[in-house]
Amino acid sequence: MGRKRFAVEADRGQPTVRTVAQLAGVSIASASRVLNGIGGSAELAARVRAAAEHVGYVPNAIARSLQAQRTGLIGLAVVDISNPVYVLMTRAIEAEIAGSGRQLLIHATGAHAASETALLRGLARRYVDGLIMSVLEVTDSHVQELSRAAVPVVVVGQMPGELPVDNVRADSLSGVALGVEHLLDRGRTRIALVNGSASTIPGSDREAGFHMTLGTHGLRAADVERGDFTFEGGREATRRLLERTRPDAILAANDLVAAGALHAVLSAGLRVPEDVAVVGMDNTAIAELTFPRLTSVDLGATERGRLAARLLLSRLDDGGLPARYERVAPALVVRDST
Amino acid sequence: MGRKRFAVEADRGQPTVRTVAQLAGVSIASASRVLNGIGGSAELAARVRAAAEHVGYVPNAIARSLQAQRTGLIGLAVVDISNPVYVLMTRAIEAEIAGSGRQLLIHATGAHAASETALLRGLARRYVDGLIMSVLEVTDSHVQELSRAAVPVVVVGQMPGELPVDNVRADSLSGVALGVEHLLDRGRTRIALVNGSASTIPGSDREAGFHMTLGTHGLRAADVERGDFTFEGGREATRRLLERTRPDAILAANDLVAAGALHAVLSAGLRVPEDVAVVGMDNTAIAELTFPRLTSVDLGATERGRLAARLLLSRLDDGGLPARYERVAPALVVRDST
DNA sequence: TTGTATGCGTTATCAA
DNA sequence: TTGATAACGCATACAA
Repeated sequence: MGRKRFAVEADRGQPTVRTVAQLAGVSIASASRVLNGIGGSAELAARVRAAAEHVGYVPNAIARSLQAQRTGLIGLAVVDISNPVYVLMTRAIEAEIAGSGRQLLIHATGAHAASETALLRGLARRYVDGLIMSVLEVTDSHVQELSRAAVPVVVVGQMPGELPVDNVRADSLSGVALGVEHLLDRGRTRIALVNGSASTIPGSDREAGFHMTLGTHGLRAADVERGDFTFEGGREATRRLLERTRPDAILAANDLVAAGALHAVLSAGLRVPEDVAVVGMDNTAIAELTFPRLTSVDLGATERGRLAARLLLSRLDDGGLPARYERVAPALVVRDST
Repeated sequence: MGRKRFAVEADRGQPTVRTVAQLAGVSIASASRVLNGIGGSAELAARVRAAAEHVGYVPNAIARSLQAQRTGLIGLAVVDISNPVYVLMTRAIEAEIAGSGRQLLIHATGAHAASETALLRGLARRYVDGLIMSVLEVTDSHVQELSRAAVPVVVVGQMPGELPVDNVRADSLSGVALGVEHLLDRGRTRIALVNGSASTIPGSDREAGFHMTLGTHGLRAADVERGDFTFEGGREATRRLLERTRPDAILAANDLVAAGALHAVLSAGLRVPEDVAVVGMDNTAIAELTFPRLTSVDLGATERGRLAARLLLSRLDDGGLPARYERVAPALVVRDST
């Protein structure tokens, strides 16, 4: 390759401690010390600082990280960047991380397991000191990569089995129960579920919780329709559902789906909440934004983010901790759609 | 053989190429070559691979980056993670970046100039090969940091003066004109502007374009109210506006603000679009999500993202390129709110 | 093909 | 206090 070319371009290249040291007429050790604010006589320090300023010295973080064996960076791998629930989680994580003097980097994986495992293999090769992964479903390849990850990982979401990995999860079942019981309180009896994909863990949990809660009250589901966890998915699923059923309430898998359901219901000329009540989940900004505003089950995204960050930070301090599992309780936020 | 010896050496810290080489009984150079898929006899390669597998070798990306003088990472600094317009931009950038075999890392700066310059000083110290910055307003400290950034930076958004930095910007003035003229076509004459902060460049541009376009058609603004660029800001600003004016159309600074305006208008018992037409800007997912759906001026967020990524990638190939300035044309997307 | 030795930029460890 | 030198883990000219 071009070592020679490198030398030629050296003028253009970024200045290093070596550059600064030579200009100041001191050793690189002294230059480094001054630049890090430790030691150095006043006169020498002044010379070094002047030299650094003169050449526009900027420390090379990569080299520093190699030496320090840490980067001061925390990674956050998030599935669906378009779902506002991750905004809540990110804000909470960011706040917690910032307090530790580290920086947060977000990586959108795009819901493909391949992309996520690639991230685990790639990013977690010590570019970051730790990783928070928010996943839809943990696959075998996830597990395999997690077990050999070079840095601590905290998983936000359900995991299969008892992996020795810090984990924070929502309580979908209780959340769904909260939503259903609120609708029952409002006198609704023909309650339908508009779910996301039932093949995901959140999806199957919601569906199980839905049937379970209704069963507890001696009722049956008015209907169930599935799409994905997006606005369009919710709207189309609700359209299909309305073609065959006329429920008096709809529980949606999340706020995006609920917004889609709302759209379909209103487009069908029905009134919300008079004809059909709608309940969302996640209590995101979307819930405030629709008209009428959405009653939504808060699954604790903010709290999950805060906990995940704390788990990671504590593990960075002490890698010998046992794996911890946290479950966050849901809460109902009543607005205008019920 | 000497397995015990190697096992003893292996169990302290993560395995390195040295660990693998010793276990395979080859030089670290040979191990490195095999691990990178270049050269090596079949027999030697097999031994190295087996050793790597056995110790669970994971290459240290930091060390590799230091040697290679590149990380393969592109940074994206985004102001407001809760504004869906950045989802559009991020997706476009991500797609373009992925094609170059690099990874995209997002950093939320939180609209504070201090945080952004800290990012420039910190992150751009070579943790990333290049940086795309989407800013609300470029300050002097931005300029200063930009000029000494260690890696190429592309700025998305308006910049003061003619900095030697690649830049992609929207055409707010034309965009506002598009929106206003659409409302005029719909027969509206009492048009109000619900703006974000007028002290930001996008804000002042929108306001200037608004008055200019109306003036061109011999009209005057029905009213102007300002908040910030959020949903709540839009809703509250519109409430204040409706207390003193009764416009027949509202142009909002972006889709979030438009959703807020929609909320305020509907809450006041007015019909949209019959009584008041509403136009948003950015053409984000929000525009599909409200009821009625929002007519919105597409300021080309996707195209801006794509262009920004291309500018950056081309500069990574050839750092000697002159600074380029791109301006993306707006387009109107008509939906149900007009 | 394989091994040796060097450098990437930094900080830490020693002597002086 | 200061300076020479050794790592950190990797990749690669160069020699064998």
